[in-house]
Amino acid sequence: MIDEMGPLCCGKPHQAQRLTEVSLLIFMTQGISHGYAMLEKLKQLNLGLEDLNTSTLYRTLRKMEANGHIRSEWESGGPGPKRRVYQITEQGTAYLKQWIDVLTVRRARIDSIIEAYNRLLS
Amino acid sequence: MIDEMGPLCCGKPHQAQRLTEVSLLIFMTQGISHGYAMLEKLKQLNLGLEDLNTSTLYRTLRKMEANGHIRSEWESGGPGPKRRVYQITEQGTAYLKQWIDVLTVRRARIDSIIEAYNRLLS
DNA sequence: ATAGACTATGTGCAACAAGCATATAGTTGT
DNA sequence: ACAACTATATGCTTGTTGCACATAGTCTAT
Repeated sequence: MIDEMGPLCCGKPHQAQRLTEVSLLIFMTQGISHGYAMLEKLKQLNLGLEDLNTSTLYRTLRKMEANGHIRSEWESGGPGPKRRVYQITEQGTAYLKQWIDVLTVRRARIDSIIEAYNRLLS
Repeated sequence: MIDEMGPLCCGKPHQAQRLTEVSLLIFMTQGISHGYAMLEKLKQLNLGLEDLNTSTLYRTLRKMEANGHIRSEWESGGPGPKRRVYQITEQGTAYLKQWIDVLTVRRARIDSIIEAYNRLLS
């Protein structure tokens, strides 16, 4: 029962914490990149995206662009298949800042739950 | 933009972190109680369940029982409408312990994201 | 040349938690 | 009788995520 708990009834882990989105925003502040490269590099960082699947990655990227948080262009030339290269927007930078505040609240909430557990049991 | 960010596109906040379930398990280690009472008391604790709605509460309770983590009985007698009183099971106690481990991992993950943000920006 | 591996992006489907609205019904106070 | 309160529950919808699959260009070894 490693990493994440299964759902209430059956099947596979379900997270829906949107950490992929935040991690990608942080990643993109480091410069322009494309999906496949992110997939590879994110496996090395310890942001919990070691086993991020391609569906989630590409779908999240497309939605982020639809919301104006990132911008993309098809890379002209270069080796291999065409790449859609992404870049964070000003709007995206502001959005990321808000997300960090949300995560701070979320962490505090987890803290108080763990604390309550240790107070009452353990 | 207080508490939680809205979804990527539109509509209302979406969390799906299952903190309700864990909080309820912790709550139930303190003794037998029924749904409505939990709703009232959880508003006072600072576990982030201040505005937990009834649908989520009762549905979660029923699912938790279906999974054997809690057990219920209809309370005989007493004032007001009948109450379904809940009690945590042994299985539920073990499950809660596992959940705390999950939350510890989750917190560490949030930590490393916030840390990465501060390292690269801020 | 061609088969297979690798690079690269994407869609269809299903699972599932959570919110809003609504349903139901007993009890208490005026 | 009527409203307010206590108490539990379901229907519908939204939105994230995972798994499987689709598509297509490029590179390498035989």
